[in-house]
Amino acid sequence: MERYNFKTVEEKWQEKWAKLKVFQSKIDTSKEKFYCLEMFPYPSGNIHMGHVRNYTIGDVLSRYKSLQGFNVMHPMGWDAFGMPAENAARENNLDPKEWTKKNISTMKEQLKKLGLSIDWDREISTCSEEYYKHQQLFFLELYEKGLVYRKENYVNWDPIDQTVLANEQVIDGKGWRSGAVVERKKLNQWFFNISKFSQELLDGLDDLKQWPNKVKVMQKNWIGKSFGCEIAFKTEGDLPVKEIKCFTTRPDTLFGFSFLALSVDHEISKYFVDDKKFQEFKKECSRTGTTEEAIAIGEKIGFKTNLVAINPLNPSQKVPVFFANFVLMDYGFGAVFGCPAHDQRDFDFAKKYGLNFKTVVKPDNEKDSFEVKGEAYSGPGTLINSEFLNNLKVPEESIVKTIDILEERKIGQKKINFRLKDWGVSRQRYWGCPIPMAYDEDGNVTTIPKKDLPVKLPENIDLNSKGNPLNAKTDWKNIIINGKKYVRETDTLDTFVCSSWYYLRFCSSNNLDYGFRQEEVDYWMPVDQYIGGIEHAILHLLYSRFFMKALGYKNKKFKFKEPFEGLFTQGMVCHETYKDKNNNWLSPDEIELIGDQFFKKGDKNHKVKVGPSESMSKSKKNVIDPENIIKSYGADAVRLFILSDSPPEKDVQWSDQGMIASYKFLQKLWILHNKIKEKIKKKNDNDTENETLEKFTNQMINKITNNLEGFNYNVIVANIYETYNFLIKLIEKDKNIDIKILKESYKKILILFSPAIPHFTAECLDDINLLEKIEWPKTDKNLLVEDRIDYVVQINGKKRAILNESRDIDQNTLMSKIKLNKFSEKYLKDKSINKIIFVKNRLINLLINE
RNA sequence: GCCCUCGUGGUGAAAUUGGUAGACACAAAGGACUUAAAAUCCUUGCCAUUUAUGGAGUGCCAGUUCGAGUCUGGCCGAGGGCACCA
Repeated sequence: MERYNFKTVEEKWQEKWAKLKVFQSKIDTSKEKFYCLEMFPYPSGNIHMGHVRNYTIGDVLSRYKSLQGFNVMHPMGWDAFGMPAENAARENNLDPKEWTKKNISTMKEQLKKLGLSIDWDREISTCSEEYYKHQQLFFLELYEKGLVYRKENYVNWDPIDQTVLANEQVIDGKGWRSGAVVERKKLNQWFFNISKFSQELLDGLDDLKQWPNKVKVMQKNWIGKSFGCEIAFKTEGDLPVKEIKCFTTRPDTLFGFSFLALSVDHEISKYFVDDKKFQEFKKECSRTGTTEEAIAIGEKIGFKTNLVAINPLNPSQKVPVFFANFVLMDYGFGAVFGCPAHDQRDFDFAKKYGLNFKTVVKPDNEKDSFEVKGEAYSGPGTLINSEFLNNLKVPEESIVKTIDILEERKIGQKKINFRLKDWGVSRQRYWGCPIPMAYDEDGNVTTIPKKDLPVKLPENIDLNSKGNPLNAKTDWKNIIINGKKYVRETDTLDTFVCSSWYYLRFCSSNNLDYGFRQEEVDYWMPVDQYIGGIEHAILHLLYSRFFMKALGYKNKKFKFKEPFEGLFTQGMVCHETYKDKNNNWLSPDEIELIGDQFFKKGDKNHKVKVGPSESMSKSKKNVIDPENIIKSYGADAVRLFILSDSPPEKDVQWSDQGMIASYKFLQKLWILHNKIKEKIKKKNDNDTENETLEKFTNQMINKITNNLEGFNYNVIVANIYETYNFLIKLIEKDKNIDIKILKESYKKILILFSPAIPHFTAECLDDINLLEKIEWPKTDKNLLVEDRIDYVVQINGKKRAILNESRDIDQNTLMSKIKLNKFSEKYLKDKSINKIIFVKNRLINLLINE
């Protein structure tokens, strides 16, 4: 017997699968379809362990589903536009297109070596004209539907990447990619009207039964629906301002009104353009507004105007109007009414500026004379000091009743507000999808005629020009449409636009005329299982949901409402971090273990500091290169390890020992295979044992099938080990096994293993000529029934013995067996049994007096 | 501050959904084979006197139940999301 040679075996099967186009998917209406999709990678150069985990999980599922008889589509593509290409190209004086192309071909080879069951015929790349020409058409389609518009707005400006960022791309006030503190800038931008779908996007979440709750909660919070009321406050003062509108969720606290606060960008600020003090204040706000510390401390500052606002429920009360740094322009009306007693922010502000306020809500356990001190009270209770509103229950009665009164008196109006803002899609970058728009000499917008699409990205670009390189490309920029001079839009689309519809493109990837063909989408969509990282919980997953709705808007094109029926978010791959004595990061192969202490490789005096295990990242150097690992241990071993240690939704620790163990296990499994092969060759004799194997196999079918259905992939690996432990003992026993049953059972077992270790199992099946008619085995319910049961005998709830008896025996029979057993002498002698709890085929609990 | 999730051996984790806690693996210790090492195989796993046998035991405290890792309430701790959203 030869050692198991993963290299030749894996290459052989990968070639075979490719040649026979085993994973090619075609519409077949006689079969139930299954669309399995993993988030497509950005072609950065090499695959990383995160990809290995993501794509292994998807591959296990795809293979399992096709063995079950589903018509599986499992495609792969490239999220190929984006900044890294542009940066890399600038640094190395390359063409972003060539750089991207090269990376794609490297990564494709690496993915192929994992033995993934991917239909490569459907491969797409978002940077190809073939792809983005359809995207430009969709852009125009949405424009015609009124879902795309251009406006001048404050935007998040990333000073390092020199581009605008969407709200979703700003994390802790910093750019998601560059980490630079984001600045506010006023620019003309293209927007997708995602907020039009706020309610729909919120409602749709309820239908997503196979999504993790966590993601749904995150999206729900991000959409941020709140129920309240808009109130118009009459104003008096030296400005031509008659009233100011505010949005509030707490109109019931109106009698606690103490001041009115405006955003510095509120339209009233136009009267202060020449006011130096106001301009200074505004500067101060934008400075403190963005830094993390400022937000954490939350210091409130204000600028008092000469206006006063009148309480609509109590016209004799007039309060000052301020500009304040904590009021956001893009939520509600950019103006709030301040009620310090019941809102902490308002409380802080009132305290700082010494404003008077009244307590209007009393907690239920407090006296009528209750007064807010020290901090605001925002909990439930009863309204006080509020004239005709007094005694209303807060919040169940108070809010609705107050709104009714305000509506009746035409002071206010019921209103629902969303936190979700429109999606700014303009990016001042070269390497992205051109926006098919142009401007005439007066700045009027026009669309590029559809016949002139795609608007191709120009080549030979000077990437070293300042700002957007497309802006400098005058021969591309200046065009003539219908004899009239125009200038092209030089911004490109946010790359999240590309990934918002790629799942549709896969249904028709080879169709040149359409982005997707209706009947193909009708067959394949929605994606049955989408698998990817939790980091896209809001960004990509929300945008994709929006895009689907936007495309279907006003023409009931789609039979389904949501693009991703099932979502699975896998955890990250982590590794310990290492630092040398100068606090520089070290990679795992720059260190060595001597005794129980890590040292810098080749330097026994240089101790290495071991840090916590963190998600693998280049910056911390705690990465393990999948290509090397596959080379050393083979794809099946890597797959087995990456599945084994933790549930797929949790983070997993990379462990060299664990990796080696998986590799060794396959060697052992190969030895076992050869022993079984020998057995199969022999003839049957009389002394055969078959029932145990048959039953065990059947139990495993049941276990592994259930674990696959529940995404308990780590348990499947345990099941594989369990099966090995069982088989090796069985085979090494001298007893002969019925050859027919051994063959049948072993074939089933190999099929059960195959989603995880496909090359190995294909080789084994082929080796014993059982590669024909491969399908997922079914559990035989009759075989699951055991004849003998381990009955747990408890005395006063404590386990005292286990009796192995026949199944379905009744309480009395079991009791008689118990009395014969030696332990009853010890526990039951001279004791009376007060009560017996008998659970059929499981346990018996005897309650006695101690 | 608000919201969500999770606390099980030295470690990663299982547990048929209320019924034998720790499957499976990693690490460690002891042993076998070996001149030796590696590899391989076996055993152990917290406390009590050694195989046997007891006892404690799933973050802490109560509760429901014949029986709780699992259900209920409170507390403590960890991780994640949002963060002046009125």
